[in-house]
Amino acid sequence: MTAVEPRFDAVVHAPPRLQICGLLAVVDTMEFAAVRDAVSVSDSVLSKHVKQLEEAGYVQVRKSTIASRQRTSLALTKAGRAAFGAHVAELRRIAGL
Amino acid sequence: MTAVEPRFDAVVHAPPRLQICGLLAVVDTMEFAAVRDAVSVSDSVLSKHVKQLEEAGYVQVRKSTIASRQRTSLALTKAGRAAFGAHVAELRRIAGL
DNA sequence: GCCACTCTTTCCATCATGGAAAGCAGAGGG
DNA sequence: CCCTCTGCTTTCCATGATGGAAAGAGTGGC
Repeated sequence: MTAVEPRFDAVVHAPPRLQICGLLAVVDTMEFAAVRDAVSVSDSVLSKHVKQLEEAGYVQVRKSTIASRQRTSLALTKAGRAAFGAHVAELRRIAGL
Repeated sequence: MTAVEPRFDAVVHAPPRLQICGLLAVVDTMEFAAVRDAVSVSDSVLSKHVKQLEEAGYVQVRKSTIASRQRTSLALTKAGRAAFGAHVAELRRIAGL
């Protein structure tokens, strides 16, 4: 009775993306700038990683204009949450926990 | 009071090497062929990854001739065990556990 | 000397990744 | 209406990682 089926996911495994997913798994929604700062990467790099996560169907990108400021918020999709959970389960399996 | 200081380690993080370390962390010593089969990689690929782990000082390679057969056994060094533990701690931190 | 068994190393092509810089769209100021 | 600023996005480019195939090397057996 495994809670989640362990499954290695290369898209999630890459360091920057693993961090991004880890953050989003906890907060549900986070702004682009906040993630960029938390992960310590440049705008371009974050943008590219987010794009990969988005194309994998793991992250949803919502753009809105609030107080005349552009704001991009990120959130894990249901699939993203599942993939992250499965990947973490796999890491746990590998780590022997 | 952290048991182990979380520390991301790129050498350990790469999928094949993470598996190798995970195996060795549990069994202490394992033969080349057994690791190769467990990780499902070719001889050349395993050899190259082991070499990287060895150069990082994480794995000790011992060659012996037993029953007229060459046998290479692998084991984590103390540093390897520490690096693996620290990396796993970091993964746990990222995963929010 | 020749062969088999076990890794090792070389060669090669591909892919991932990051940094810098140019590009773009929307909002506000002049 | 043009210019600028903000906030990402995309392009360009160089580097490093990685895997597969094949050749190579060391050791013992025949």
